[in-house]
Amino acid sequence: MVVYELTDSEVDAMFGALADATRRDIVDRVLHENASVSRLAERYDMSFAAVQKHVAVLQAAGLVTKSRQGREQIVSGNLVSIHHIQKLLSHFEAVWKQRALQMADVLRDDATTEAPPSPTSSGTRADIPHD
Amino acid sequence: MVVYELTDSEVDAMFGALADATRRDIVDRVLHENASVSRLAERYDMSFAAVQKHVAVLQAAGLVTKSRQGREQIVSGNLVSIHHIQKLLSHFEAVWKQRALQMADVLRDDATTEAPPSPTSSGTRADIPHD
DNA sequence: ATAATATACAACCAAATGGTTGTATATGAA
DNA sequence: TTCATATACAACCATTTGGTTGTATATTAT
Repeated sequence: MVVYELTDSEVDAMFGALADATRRDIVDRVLHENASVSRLAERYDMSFAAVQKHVAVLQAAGLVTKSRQGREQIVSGNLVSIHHIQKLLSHFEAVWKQRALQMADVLRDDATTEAPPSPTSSGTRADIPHD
Repeated sequence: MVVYELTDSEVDAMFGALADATRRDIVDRVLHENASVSRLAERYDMSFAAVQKHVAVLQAAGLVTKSRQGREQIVSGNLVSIHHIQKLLSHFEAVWKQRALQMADVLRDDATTEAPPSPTSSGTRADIPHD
């Protein structure tokens, strides 16, 4: 329901996991369709072990899950965590928009001496995103 | 307009920059109101140089900008890039939702032998997010 | 001119990251 | 049992990262 049950280090892990093109591609792939680790590995110009590590990073971040199926490990995408991050960024956006409104209202932006909250359009504060 | 004018390494930089709690906090702060580097540094339990480095990482990722104002460097948040990332994650979400629809349609998910696109609800494909 | 403030930047260090190769284990097929 | 496949995992290496301290430069105040 609420987004902010994530600890800092959990969020660190999520963003960190997405900070690599190979891993983003893996997420994209397994969101489209599940794939075994070796199937994934075929696609990239690096060792199997390297891909294995990437998957491990994604798994540790909770972005994908693995499940045994015969002698393969099937990797699948985890929407929930992706949704979490997206909401977090929505929060950033909301903050910015809120501020843009304030600037339009007050019509000055002196950096250090910026106006305190003083919501002219009161109650519009977009603090924390819920679902 | 279109989101995908970002190179892989640019996206790497953005996610990488957000993969640190201090830096996320800085972004949050400067989205609320601009602040000089030293003003930011006061808030964190680390050296000025460390905070300076964090700001540099954010700047390199395009998430914040700096502008001289007297003897201070004023840091401010950059919405555009944040919007970019958010859209990128929206794309991931869209892919997932699309797939969820397919699963609901086809009612099987054999991992390797998954059904090819075959959009029963044709034209609903949520490929690339535009603005 | 001198001092204080705000920043820049270099050098250094420990730990994490992204890659490699090599070896071991588990499962399925013959 | 034996062989091939899929994965796990350890050891190693170069580079990056997040922090430190120290020094230099630019701007404002006295």
